[in-house]
Amino acid sequence: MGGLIDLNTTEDDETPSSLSSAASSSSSHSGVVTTASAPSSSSSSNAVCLELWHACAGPLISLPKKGSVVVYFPQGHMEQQLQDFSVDACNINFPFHVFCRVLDVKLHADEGSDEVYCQVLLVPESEQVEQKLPEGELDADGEEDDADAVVKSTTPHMFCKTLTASDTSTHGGFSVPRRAAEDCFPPLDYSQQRPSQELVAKDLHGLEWRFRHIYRGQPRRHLLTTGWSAFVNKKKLVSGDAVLFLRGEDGELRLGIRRAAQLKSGGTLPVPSVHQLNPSTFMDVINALSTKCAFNVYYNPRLSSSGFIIPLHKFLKSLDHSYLVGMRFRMRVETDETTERRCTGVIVGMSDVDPIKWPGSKWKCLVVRWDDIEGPRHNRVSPWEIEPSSSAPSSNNFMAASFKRNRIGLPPEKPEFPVLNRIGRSDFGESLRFQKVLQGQEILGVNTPYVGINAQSHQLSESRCYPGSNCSRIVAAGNNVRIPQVSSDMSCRGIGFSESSRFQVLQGQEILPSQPYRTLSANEVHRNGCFGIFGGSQLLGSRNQWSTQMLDNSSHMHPSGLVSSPSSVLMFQQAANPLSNFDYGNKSSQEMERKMHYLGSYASEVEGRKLAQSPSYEPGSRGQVQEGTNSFGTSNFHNHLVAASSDDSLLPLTGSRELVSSCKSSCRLFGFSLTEENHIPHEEAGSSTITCQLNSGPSFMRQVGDELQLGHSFRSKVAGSNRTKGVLRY
Amino acid sequence: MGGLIDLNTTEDDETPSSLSSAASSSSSHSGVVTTASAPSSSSSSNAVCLELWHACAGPLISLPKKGSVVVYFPQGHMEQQLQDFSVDACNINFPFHVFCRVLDVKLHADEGSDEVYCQVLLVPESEQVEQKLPEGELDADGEEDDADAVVKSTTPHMFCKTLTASDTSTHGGFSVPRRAAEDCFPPLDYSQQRPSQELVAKDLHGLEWRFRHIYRGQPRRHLLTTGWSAFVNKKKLVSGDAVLFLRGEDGELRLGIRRAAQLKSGGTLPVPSVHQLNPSTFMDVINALSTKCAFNVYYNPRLSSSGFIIPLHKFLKSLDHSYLVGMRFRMRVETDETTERRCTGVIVGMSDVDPIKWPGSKWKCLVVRWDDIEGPRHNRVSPWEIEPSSSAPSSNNFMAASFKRNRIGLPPEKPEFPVLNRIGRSDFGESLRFQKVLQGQEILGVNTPYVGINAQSHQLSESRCYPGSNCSRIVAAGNNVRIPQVSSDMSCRGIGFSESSRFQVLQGQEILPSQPYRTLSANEVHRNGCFGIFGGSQLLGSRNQWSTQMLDNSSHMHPSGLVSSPSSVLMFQQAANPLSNFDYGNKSSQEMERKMHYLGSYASEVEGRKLAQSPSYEPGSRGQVQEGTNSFGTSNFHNHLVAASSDDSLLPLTGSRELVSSCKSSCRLFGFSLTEENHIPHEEAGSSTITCQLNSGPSFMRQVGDELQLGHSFRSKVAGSNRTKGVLRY
DNA sequence: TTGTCTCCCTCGGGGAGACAA
DNA sequence: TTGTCTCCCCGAGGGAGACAA
Repeated sequence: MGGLIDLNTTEDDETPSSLSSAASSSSSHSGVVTTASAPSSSSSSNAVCLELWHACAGPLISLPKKGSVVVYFPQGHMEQQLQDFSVDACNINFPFHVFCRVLDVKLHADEGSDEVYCQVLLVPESEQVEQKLPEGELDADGEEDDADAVVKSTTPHMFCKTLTASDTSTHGGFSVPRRAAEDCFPPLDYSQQRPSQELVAKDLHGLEWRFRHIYRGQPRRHLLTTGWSAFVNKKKLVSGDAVLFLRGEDGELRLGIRRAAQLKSGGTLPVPSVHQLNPSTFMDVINALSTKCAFNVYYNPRLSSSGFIIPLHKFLKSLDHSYLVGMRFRMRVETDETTERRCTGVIVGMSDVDPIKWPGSKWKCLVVRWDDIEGPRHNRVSPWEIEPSSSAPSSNNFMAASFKRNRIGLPPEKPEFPVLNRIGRSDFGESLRFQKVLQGQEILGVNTPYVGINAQSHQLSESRCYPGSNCSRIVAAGNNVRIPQVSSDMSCRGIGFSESSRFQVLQGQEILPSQPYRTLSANEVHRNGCFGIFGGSQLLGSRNQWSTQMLDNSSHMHPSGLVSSPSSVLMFQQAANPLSNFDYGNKSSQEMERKMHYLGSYASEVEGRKLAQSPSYEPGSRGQVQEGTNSFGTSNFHNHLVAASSDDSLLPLTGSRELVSSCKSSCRLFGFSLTEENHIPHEEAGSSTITCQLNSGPSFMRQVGDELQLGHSFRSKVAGSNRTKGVLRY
Repeated sequence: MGGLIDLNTTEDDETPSSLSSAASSSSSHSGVVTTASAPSSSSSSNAVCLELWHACAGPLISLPKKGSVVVYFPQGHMEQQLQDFSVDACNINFPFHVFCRVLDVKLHADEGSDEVYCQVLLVPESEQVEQKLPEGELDADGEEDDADAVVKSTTPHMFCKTLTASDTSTHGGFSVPRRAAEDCFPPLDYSQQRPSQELVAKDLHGLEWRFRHIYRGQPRRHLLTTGWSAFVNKKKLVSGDAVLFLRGEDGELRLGIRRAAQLKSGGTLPVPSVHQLNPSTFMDVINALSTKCAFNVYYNPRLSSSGFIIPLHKFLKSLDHSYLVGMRFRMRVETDETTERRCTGVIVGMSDVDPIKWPGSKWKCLVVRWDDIEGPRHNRVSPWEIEPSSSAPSSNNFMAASFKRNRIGLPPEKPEFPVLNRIGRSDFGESLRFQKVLQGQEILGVNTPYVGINAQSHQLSESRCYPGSNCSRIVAAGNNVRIPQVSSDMSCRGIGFSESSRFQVLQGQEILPSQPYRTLSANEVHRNGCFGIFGGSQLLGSRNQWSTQMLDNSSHMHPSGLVSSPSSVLMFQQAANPLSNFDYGNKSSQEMERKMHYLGSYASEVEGRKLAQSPSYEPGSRGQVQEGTNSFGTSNFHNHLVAASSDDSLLPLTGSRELVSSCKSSCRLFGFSLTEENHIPHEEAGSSTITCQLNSGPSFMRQVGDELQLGHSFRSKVAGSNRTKGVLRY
């Protein structure tokens, strides 16, 4: 047998014997980083080996690409890291999702647990995201991202073994699978009686661990003996956890851990406690969102089975689909063996995860039942997590329809009516690009699953949708769409549509099968309503003819007599006719009143805090708050909502209303003049920062809020697939 | 040998075997608390056994008595717990010391280290502390406080042993001193071959520890064997640490730890990190001081060799003495064996610990040299920590004089001149009580050691003291004395007085021995100036004759020609003649200007933050800040300072000055009307909440600030003496 | 091929008296 | 009286092949 190797001391209370040389960043060791795209902060001790990190993170992580646009879900963030914080306490209406640009991604590993997590520096996107994207970027986003490619291209010799009871027992060491040993470890001199060598492997933190690698036993096998139990003890490994050896191209051995999926509750934190969200930091996030400042988000891509940061394309893709009760779907899940597996299931309900705090959010709004009992533990998914099966939905009383966005279904034809278009492009040569975008808009009043869902539970007794019923949410889609949103208090009602719903039929092509029926031209909606035409005073000043056009048009477009569009257009009418009398229901108006008050509070909190520091917020002074920061558009929405209602029951808004009605000469709300014509944005639609200032009823707003920011429907590959293709698993 | 006892498991990674029954507060265990004055929050798990706590805390702790008045030193607090925080960053002038009422005292022990610490709930005293104190309270304060008495009266059988190498070795147990075992442990059946029993002792947290107590060996001795090493490991005891056994009257055994005096640097924190001061909490403290709200202070009475909370009497007593370079003193220190010892030394210098952040503070201003090489490590003490020896100071070029306050030296004679006394008492029947207080005032311009000290280094070239030289500090003595204070930038100059100093002779009776010379009648000063007569508009409106009286009087009172009083009175003159031209030195005035600006900043920060939330703070709007919160009196001081100076070089104060001079009708500064006569307090001096609004030069102010709150000179016993008298030590 | 078992051996450390300060 | 030492013994656990899945 070879010379006795210098192994770890038996004193297992010590750090690895090589601690002195390995305390800092991995990149500080020569020849360690094998990929060019190592984390940027090489000076930080938190920087970890990129490929090792990815190997530990597993195949299903969704690591946003630097520079890409993602969708950030504050609700999911809170849910994972801030369970016990009451969002109600702060009277703030959070956006459901925010489009953000990824400024930076840093990979970390928790010092204590070796759990990988990442730090994503996000900055809210202030412009219309899709239009800003260079041609093709969206498609590129759909591709495997570059980091993955790098990892894949350099995928080293690597293996991952889930620890057995013997591996973690106090007696004996770690049994190395033969192929793994041969693949990853330096070859032994098999001529010897008991060939052995010392292995040195660095963990995520760069700490070196030394093991005696011996080939012995009858039959022969590879074992790690001395040093192994120290590692197990130090890392607190138990059987079921997995270790991961990785040999870089330089021959450097690296060593990672994938802990067994600990039951989330009571388990380790998703991120180290220092980076755990707390009310204060969450307020900072909210603050950053409102001021469009960059903010850091930490999360564990492994534990976050439903990441709250998802690629834009994934989100947009989810908008392509209708998600209906009874619909079958597939979803990729990480199994215990860390191999990816496809689970299938059926949507059995749709409801708010948190009807109190986040009414109307899409976050995990789908209640699902898995086909396999071994399926994921959770029975809630977000739409973007699943892929609807092409098969017909399981038998229902009602046929669930999948209203696919149709790339070719919408010829870039001329609008059927002249559009008072002061902002939108008139260049129809750009229709192809437009169409892409408009395919999202196309859903307006038509293709929103949530409309259908909501309709199930909305207790409407007449053909009008009561706008005040639950009109409170502001949706900041890319910080650009500013709209109230229905806060649905529905719960899962199982399968079956209420007869009062007038949206159901609109939900799929199965009912209007393969008929690219002339829906409300998304182009028109887009260019007229959603990209700036209703800016500021125009809404108040000039009564444009748009609403009636919409009404007529959509009525026309739905010859089936389905009332979704009329309902939507009704809202539009309210919006465009802000001073028209609208018949508020009693209870509804009261609630609306309250919620509109919230809007004011929110605006004052966010903006006032940052800009004016004015503790007492008077409606009449709102206009003096600095311009250009109406990130969530509360101001304009507020404006219009106020303007839209002549109902005197809106007492808390009296000030605002008076403002609107009386301060005609110089009143401003959050920097937007209510009276000056020249403040109407004249930019073209694509770059307008004031978009979709429509005011309408909740149902419509719901639609707009959720669906306005639609991209074209590409079939993106799911991020992160095949990431650990080179990993042998045992 | 008796039945085998059920000892701890060998698994020393476990908590004590009785963990289940001992997780919470000690008072939740039946019959544990033996004293009536157990910590109030018995529900808190932090409540610990009072006597055990005291035993662990050692003999020299200074635990403030609930309800008593103490002096709180923010500087000391920061120094101990917030070393790395730059106080400069916040542009705040902290008070050097604040008189506070102790609302509550809670005893705690750190979960991790068992280190004792206490939580003191303080509320700044808003009134003239001494006058508020009931007759005799000060004396009572000087007595051993009640808690001590309780502990003493119930002092149980107790012993404390410093652990030897054998005690902490892995081989064998703990050798119990014979007397200790016989005194504290239940008797053994010595008829047996190897008598043994199981001992159960609760630690500070109420956790039970089980030990096998055996009497064996040749010669026989008492040993703790099984269970002992688990305890050592769990508590991370090393030889040098001490354990402490205590048998209560109910026979309950308790077990405490006194760790070896860890070198403060790099050692454990003085309090658990959760209670460690941080910039934020320190700002909370400052905030509480300014708003007179109660605030919690945590400190370790063992580690705090120089406590930043000291009893009032101790502080006042320190004012009785003059502390001069060369003076010998004694100080009680806790030796390694935790027995108290008296160290002697000599004052070798006086200088600011931190001339940048805390210029002029008394905190550890004395640089000392210890007689014994084994003396305390630190070479700085605060005046109140030491007792000047009665012996003459060691040989100097100059004789250091101790100007003892003379209880009987000041007959309560009638003032020599009619006093414009609208507030002060005219009842000279109360002179005795007055005299007590006035003995503090007596020091005005005469007996302030710091004046003498400062004078050593003040480079005065003419007989006038430049008020701008270092006039910046606000001293909040009991939150009531509002005065600037000389911030001395002197450093230790060794022994010897500058010839330019005109204070030196005033420093002691040795030079003017036993001559109760007619100093400025403190009564007069008191009743005229210091207890409210200069409130608000009076200063501005009516040019009172006080200043000249003072000048004349003090000149007259010091026939020796010593210029201290003239100097002081000079300041007075500036104050009382606010519009008179004063000859500012160039550099001095600039510095004064800057510092006065700080005063403004401070006022605006503290008050503005709390009340107005106004980010931009305009001088002209200061008056609108809410009334009644001028805790540190910055406003009035500021006022008067402004009013006192007609020098146009005070540019930053232009606004205020204009305010003062022009807004005669309704201007207020921090709630104090500058113009309305009826806002002058008419209460009698003793209860006035607005005291000493004199404006004067820095030297005088310094005196007033440091010395105004003087009580009579009693000889108080040092708190906490003999606390562990009943403890056997080995 | 590799998970588990059992055997063997080492070593740390608890417990005892010896011995000496 | 008590601190330290050495001896003894036990149990944890590392390391080996046996054996079987």
